Amino acid sequence: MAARTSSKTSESSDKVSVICRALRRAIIEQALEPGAKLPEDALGERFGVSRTIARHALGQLAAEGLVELRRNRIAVVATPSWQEARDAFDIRIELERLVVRQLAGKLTKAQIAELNAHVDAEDRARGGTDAVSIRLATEFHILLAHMTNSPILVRYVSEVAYRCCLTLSLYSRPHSTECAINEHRAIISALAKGDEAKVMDLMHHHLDSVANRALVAPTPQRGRDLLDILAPYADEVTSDRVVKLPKVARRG
Amino acid sequence: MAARTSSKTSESSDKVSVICRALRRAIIEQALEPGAKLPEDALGERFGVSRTIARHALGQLAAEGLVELRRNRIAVVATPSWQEARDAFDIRIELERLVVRQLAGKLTKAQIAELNAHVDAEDRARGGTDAVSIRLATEFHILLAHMTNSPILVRYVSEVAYRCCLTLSLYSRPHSTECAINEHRAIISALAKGDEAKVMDLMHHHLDSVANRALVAPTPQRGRDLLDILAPYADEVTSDRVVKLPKVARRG
DNA sequence: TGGCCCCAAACTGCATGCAATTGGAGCGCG
DNA sequence: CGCGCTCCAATTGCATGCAGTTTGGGGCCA
Repeated sequence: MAARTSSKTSESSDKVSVICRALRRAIIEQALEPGAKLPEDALGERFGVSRTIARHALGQLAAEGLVELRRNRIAVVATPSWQEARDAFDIRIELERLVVRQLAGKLTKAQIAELNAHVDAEDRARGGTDAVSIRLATEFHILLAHMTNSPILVRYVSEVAYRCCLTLSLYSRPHSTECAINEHRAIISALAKGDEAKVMDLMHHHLDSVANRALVAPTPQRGRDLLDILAPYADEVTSDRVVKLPKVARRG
Repeated sequence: MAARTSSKTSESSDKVSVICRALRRAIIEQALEPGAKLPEDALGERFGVSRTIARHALGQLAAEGLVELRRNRIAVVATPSWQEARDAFDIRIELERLVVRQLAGKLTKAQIAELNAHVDAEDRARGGTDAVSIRLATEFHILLAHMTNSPILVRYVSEVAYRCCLTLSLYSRPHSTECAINEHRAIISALAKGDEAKVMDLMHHHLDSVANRALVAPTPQRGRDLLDILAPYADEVTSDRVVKLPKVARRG
């Protein structure tokens, strides 16, 4: 039996959704770097909508973890800590193992062709920018998730994959995408053969190696932000106005 | 080393967040059944805020999958299909295995005490309503997730657990909570002993049995809603105004 | 009785306006 | 030169208003 067919989980065409999609893409392509400010008016003006709508969109993206929203402060693109990045990859591994487990041996010829076509596109994009390569690689995984036709799984895989994308811009060394592409091909092939155990293993190691290539070393003090380092100490403080830091290394 | 300590992932105290929490709780306690209407004005009036805020809250809950939002229509509490319910449980199993894997052997005495205290509370609540038992059982799992101190994991486990709660009100037979409580105790004990493999297995079977007790039979036609049954047929129709059904069994 | 149409009420989609909060530039002082 | 203070522009939090869409019920006709 083929993996379940069709569905219309596509985001509706609200103005809100349009802005969300645009911002999501800008973020994962690193046009908007972590920490970048996202003022409501500016967004509204840029997209030709009112602040209300921009605000709502930011709320949605915050729910996805791509944007950080602090009361009375300008929204910024999320800056996950190194630990959060690692956690995201751990979760992603489990979710995507689930994806390929459900898919193994159940793909139609058309679906396999679609996957191959996508990887071909990744191949052709090797000359282009890193950002595009990363986006395409991510979309491969999301495409897989879609084929399970489980809306929930699609949502979670997408979200966590986007978050991982985000961390790449923070902690990644310039990386070679070639092996990733080969690993994608291997996964397709194992899926087609229906070798469930093998494909789960392939996916596991694929993501693990991406994570290891990307998240260079725990480097205890390499946290981008002084505030992160001090966070655990601040926990002890009961006052609401925690500690007045001298102004250093303000991002933005 | 103890599982990572503390964090402040608690939702901020916006009016929006307040409404979200209230609705979430009402939904998982089944005060609001799946399909229940949630008009913006009514919510706004009830909580003493404007429609704008109520609307924003609904947006957040929709992002969590607890509410269904269709353009120009009244928001309703989500009505997951049987398949979606099953998918949610599958995801939940993987996520919670991850939780206990991270926690095995790393809990402080205080944390173990906290877990035991919670299960004691579950025990005491056995006399009360089903809704409360279900909520407490769910909160046990979320408490575990919190102890990983991974905000992402907390978010996903919470969300998926709430979704599972939601499905219980749809497909569950009146169930005995006793075995679940015992299973919770067994999990705590295995966590304390640090038996990683065992606790992962316990969690797996615990959730699997909850799912099997809850999701009674695929019962092909027992779907609550005629529209769900007809959905695959509607896929063939190209017209936008799909099929004009005679008015039957309108929920609401 | 049963089906169809039309219209008013109900409701959502979105923009705008006002009050409250923030942060950072400018200024004075040690 | 650095530190702290004040004050104002920038920005958010939220309510309200208007226009467009959906709902559902009464009346009309068969």
